[in-house]
Amino acid sequence: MNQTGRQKANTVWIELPADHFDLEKTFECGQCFRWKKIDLPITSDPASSHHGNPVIHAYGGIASGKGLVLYQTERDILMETTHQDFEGFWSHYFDLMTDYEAIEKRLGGLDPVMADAAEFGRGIRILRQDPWEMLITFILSGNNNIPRIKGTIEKLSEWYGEKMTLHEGSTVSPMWAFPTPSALAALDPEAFRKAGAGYRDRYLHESAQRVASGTADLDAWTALDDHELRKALISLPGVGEKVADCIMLFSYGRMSAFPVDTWVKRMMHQAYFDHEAGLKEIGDFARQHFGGFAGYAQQYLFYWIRNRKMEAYVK
DNA sequence: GCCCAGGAGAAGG
DNA sequence: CCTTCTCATGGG
Repeated sequence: MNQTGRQKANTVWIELPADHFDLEKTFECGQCFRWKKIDLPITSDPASSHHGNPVIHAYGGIASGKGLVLYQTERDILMETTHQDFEGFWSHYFDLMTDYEAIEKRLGGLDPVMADAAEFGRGIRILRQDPWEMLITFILSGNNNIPRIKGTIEKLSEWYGEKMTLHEGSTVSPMWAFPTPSALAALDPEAFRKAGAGYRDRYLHESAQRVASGTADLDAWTALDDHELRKALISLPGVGEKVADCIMLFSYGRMSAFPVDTWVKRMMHQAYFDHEAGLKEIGDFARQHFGGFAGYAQQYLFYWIRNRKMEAYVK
């Protein structure tokens, strides 16, 4: 790895093939809300001249208190981090051990709709995010829209999270880490409402208190099987079937989870049903049809219906 | 003004 | 088990 003069101590450039890792798709497919696109060109960006390939786009963000900037060229993903953080954290966070080509093949063999969706969404990776952050984020998501969810999360982070400088001299600096459980547990419901949480204020307040007090031990819940984990999550105020599925998929890596929201319901109905199917029927069908790959399938379908320019998909 | 947004919870069948 | 109603808030 090249060591340039302005590099921080102990950091290295990590270079990964981009054929199944697309930053824009991964960060904009609805599983996360806090990674931010950095406007190019970044004048002091060593990645631009480092490998000779122009940077297409760059993202910055914070996960579990660790800041990172990633760059995408036509062929590669680049990131500047320590070897220890890459091996011990980011590799797991970006699900780098999983063979997405095999997943695309497996899902694509099931039916032509999924074959198209998986090809269209090629490059999406399912992140393994902090369960606490996902809990708060998806409690907020109920009967809400994505721009407003982002706005509320951003306010909570700015007001109650730790300020961090990600990247000297870039437009992404500064950013704020997601607030800790104890920071949010100290708030009155009214504080959540000021951030735009609306009637979900008491759900956030009570769930934060349960996590901060240890009544709900999100880390220990990794030992539970899928059924027990879902039950534990649903015991928290503001968490129902759909939100529990999101937390299981986006932080606990439970790939049999299949969150059914209004968008996925619409997509599933167009592609797989000839009658008006309820949430439960759609979910049951999807988990049976996609099996252990249901979570990946859900993200391909969600990305498809949110980003593909066409009125409807006809069987 | 109406309708919708990555729904959950409560009430009443 | 099911269905229906309400919840706060901003944008189209």
